[in-house]
Amino acid sequence: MSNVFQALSSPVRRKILAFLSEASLTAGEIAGKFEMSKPALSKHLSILTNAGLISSEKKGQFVHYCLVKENLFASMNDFLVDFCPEGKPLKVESHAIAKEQRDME
Amino acid sequence: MSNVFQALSSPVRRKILAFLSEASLTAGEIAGKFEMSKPALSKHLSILTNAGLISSEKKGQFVHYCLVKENLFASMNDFLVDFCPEGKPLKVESHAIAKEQRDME
DNA sequence: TAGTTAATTAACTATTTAGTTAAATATATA
DNA sequence: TATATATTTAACTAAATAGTTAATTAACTA
Repeated sequence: MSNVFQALSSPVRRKILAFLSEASLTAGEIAGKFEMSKPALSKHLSILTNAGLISSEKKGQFVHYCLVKENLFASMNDFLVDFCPEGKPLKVESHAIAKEQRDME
Repeated sequence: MSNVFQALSSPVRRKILAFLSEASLTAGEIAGKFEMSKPALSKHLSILTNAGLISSEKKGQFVHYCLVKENLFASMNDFLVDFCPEGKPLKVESHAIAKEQRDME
């Protein structure tokens, strides 16, 4: 859990996740989207991997990275659930989480 | 947004939020729950305040802090929504975010 | 085999973060 | 008024973070 929020605290890493939510990419392709060295990106990728938010597969000389969406959602859920009072579960749709929550008060 | 995840990246600060989700507390009461100096706690409180996750009100010599639950949920929602494909909105209940998301794949 | 490309690891540096103690501020009370 | 209490701010230090370049590893290709 701590790993996950630590991983999400970086704008660069959140941007990596956003890219991967659209398509799987190789390490080099990801690095190409940032103005930063490949080793720096590689470190970000390893932090996201340790948090369980992405996974990788080596194909030849390339390493393909993809988002592990279920872990992202499971982590956020595990965290948010503690803020939902008993008998008043989250019951939301799409963009509406915040609004519904506001209406609960 | 970056403020929020930065704020949430600390276990101490997440614990503060958890305490405040049960009841509003003064700065001193919060500090009493941690083995850490009051100035250290004060800094954590100001980080959470800047992120919009808590608010405070001075009553006499005490400062009462409370959770701003709607901002917590709104922030999480704004983030997660980008990972929900169009036409496949989040539609979840209570502990089920992760599971529902898994079933979508 | 030699050379090239993709990616990671190692070694290092600058900056940020998280804590400390001491000082300051503001309110309450004897 | 003087003193005590609650909280924050200031000044500082140790540790963690995020980046750099150079070196290494692994796989492809001429």
